Amino acid sequence: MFEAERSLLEERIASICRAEGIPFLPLSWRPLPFAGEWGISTSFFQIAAEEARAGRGTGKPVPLRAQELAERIRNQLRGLEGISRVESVKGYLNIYFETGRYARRIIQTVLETGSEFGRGAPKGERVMVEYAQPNTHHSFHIGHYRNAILGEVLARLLEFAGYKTIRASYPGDIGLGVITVLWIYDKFYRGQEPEGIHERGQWLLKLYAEATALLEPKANETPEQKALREQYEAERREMYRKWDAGDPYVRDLWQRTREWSLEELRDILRRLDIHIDVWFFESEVDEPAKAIVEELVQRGIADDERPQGGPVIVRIDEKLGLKQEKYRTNVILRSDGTTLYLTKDLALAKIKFEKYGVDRSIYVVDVRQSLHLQQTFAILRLMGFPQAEKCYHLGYGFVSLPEGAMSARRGRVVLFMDVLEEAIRRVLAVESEKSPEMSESERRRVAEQIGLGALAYSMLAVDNNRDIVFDMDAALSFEGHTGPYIQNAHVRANSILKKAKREDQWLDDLRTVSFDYDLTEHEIELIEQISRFPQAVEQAAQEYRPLVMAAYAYDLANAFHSFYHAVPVLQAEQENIRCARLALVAAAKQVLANALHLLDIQAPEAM
RNA sequence: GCCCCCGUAGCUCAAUGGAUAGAGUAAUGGACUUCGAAUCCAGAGGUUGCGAGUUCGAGCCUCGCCGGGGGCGCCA
Repeated sequence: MFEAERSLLEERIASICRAEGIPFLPLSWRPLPFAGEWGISTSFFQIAAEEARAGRGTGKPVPLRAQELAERIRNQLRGLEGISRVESVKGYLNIYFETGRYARRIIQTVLETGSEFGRGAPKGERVMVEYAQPNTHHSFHIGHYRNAILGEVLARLLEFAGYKTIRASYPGDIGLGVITVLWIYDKFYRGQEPEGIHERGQWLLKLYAEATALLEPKANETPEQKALREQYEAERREMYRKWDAGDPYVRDLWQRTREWSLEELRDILRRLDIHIDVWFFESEVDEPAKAIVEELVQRGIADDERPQGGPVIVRIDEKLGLKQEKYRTNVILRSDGTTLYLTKDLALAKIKFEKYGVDRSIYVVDVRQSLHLQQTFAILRLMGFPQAEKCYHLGYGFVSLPEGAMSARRGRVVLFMDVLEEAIRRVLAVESEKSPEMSESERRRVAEQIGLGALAYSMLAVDNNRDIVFDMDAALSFEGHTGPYIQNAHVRANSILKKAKREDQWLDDLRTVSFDYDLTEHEIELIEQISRFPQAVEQAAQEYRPLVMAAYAYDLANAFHSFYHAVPVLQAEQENIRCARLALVAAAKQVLANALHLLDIQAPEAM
């Protein structure tokens, strides 16, 4: 927020160094680490170390010399506008802001720019985020949810940081798993169709688990059982063959049941406020994938072993000229002529680059697929796509259950809708005692916002690369380091403002608000947190880490809650202080809302 | 055999190479006649898995161990 001041300061220090014959290195600035005091600091260890290396040192230990330098600089930094004091401590140069002046600037900027506060300058790059890739003919479970919320928040962060952002979903709508469901449906459940979007989607998952049980070899099975199982297996293979050949009956069955899953997916995404721009389907990239195989063979990138009855492969390390194995060798076309996951991803990448003009491509995919994606990117490099350098796999740890990994095959999954229902139930139990005056429909609406807030935050507050063992009580906690904690700060801010508005039109007085009184440390802490928002946005986007924003939002809420308890606003005795604090509360509410929005968490007015 | 991730307070997790490693939670004590207690305040809780190295400075970088998880040519 204060880049201009910072670079001005840095220039002053650079010129002092020049005048004194001290080597100058670019300084790194950080916020003061002291609570309740606002300013920035830098250190002189690097310059002192540089002096020593260059043989121009004083022979003193680096820390001592750094302190000496800090003192010398401090002594010459006089008459800085907007700076209340400068101190040198342990090699650090601490610069304290004149709080009144900066507070006013921050608060006014926030109130004038509103929901735009923190938005980065346009970056001139088009980025596509691919996430929400559940398979059809299954049901959306809590692992899919982590993927969806992570991808969505990343997309929001990138967009807000200034990238042109395209959201892409890539459902797996074909494959052996899908065919398995078609087979059992056609064999035992033909014509049946449960009522309700989610009931239907979840029913397909049940069919899948049931089919898997029928098709799996069992220990000590009788000859009759074995024969039956093999017959089922033959039927399933036949169904896949028919699908591949475009058999109208199978295709129609596929289309219909596929739509059940997609309807459920669309409904869940709608509830999560996720709006996908581009839908890719695995079934649609099958043909382009086959074309790519031929292209790679033609260009000598792939080795064709079909004449020997084998597959088409790419010896990636060899083609890249690597001596150590890294990407290994991969099959891109089965010996029966069908494509694989990797092949389809190549085709999809080509479409992203060529049809959608994507400069930067992010894949939000389970970390277990890391090697496959690295192989994909490597082959894209071999193919000569410059964007391959800007393909990035945002891998995340998978979500498991206390009893072990989730398994669709065994039907051992935690469904997202079940968690959401439980979340709402729990919030309602709290709400009915906290907000008895709220209407029934309003209460239900807010309960969903709070429940989803808790769930989203529990996913986002853990770094991407960590696995999560899903624990219902932890995920749906409403106290402490949680989503509702942040939402509650927003609600409390709103509550003060609502009361204030009845009494006067403080908004009109905004231009005359000033912070020229003695601010409490709680106010300073809150203002400082507010001022950090733009940088948090930038950092989270650059590092592709929603966690950075999640942590920021908590810190901001924490500063607000403390302020709220310690500092009277409406009860402030002096009119000018009351006005300033109201403006501060309004700004805090705005930034809380902005941060929550980036986290795909609703900011309710009451809860 | 090779590669990737993780190891920090009892538990769950933070910490752009920088000042005294921080939160939540559990346990303890305190604050509702007050702008909403889904909150706040206080104390307690640590050999950052082990050992070297680089650096003025390492939880963070490098190497080696130990422990846990994941991946490795016709699954996705």
